[in-house]
Amino acid sequence: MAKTPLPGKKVRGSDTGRPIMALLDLLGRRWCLRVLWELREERLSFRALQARCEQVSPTVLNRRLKELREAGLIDLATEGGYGLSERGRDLSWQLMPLHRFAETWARDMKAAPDS
Amino acid sequence: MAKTPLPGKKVRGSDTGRPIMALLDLLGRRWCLRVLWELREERLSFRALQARCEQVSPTVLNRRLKELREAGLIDLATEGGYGLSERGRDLSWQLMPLHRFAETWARDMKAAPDS
DNA sequence: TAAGGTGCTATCGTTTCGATAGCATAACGC
DNA sequence: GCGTTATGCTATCGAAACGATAGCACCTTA
Repeated sequence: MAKTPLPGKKVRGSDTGRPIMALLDLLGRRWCLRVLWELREERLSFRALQARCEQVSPTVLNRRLKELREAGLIDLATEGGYGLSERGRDLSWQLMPLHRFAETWARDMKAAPDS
Repeated sequence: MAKTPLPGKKVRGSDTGRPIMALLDLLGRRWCLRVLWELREERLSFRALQARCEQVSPTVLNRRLKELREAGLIDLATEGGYGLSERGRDLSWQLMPLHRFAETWARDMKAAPDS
């Protein structure tokens, strides 16, 4: 299994250890951004999270959750399941503007599909 | 070949057409975030871009570039190669904080690898 | 003790990615 | 003309990641 990209280590696509590269590798894996998005305002159990992500296969979901835990962005509590850590909440806030962007993007694409 | 995720259409992991879902699908593909990152302050030719991305295979790079063009985030000029469109620059600005986050993330991970 | 919840794993077929080689075109110097 | 160097891009094929399904071990609740 592929190793979790962490700052200071070689990651897929960069062996310099630059933090931004580790982050881009981590976030650029399937379902990763989506998981952070779904956890943005509430803790969710494994199965609830799976349901939110259109029944993503547990294999991949568990892999992403493991990576995100190793990256210190989420944690697993005995009560309430998975949720953002303090660090994860920071990141989540940085991603919030994406929602606004997506909305105007959608409007623009509708108005001018090829521009 | 997989279709480019666009707002208003079914995408991988969501068939509601919600713009944010299309965006998360698009950005969550390998090298996509990295490409936007490398183009953040200058236009780059196909091969220059490839070099910046640790010699990513032209197959995938071209696929990502095609998707990003269809999404209206980048464009290709006869002079200067690939660069961010106005919309792409907007998005790029939204992603800038990631760099700062990555740096503090790196410091935290170094101080407390498991927390 | 049976039912339903939890997190998680094994298997295996499909899709995506990655590495290499190469094509078509154009611009230059000679 | 010719050769060199650049451009964007494609074909092929093996490797890696993903996806769908079934099911396990554990706990709580009825």
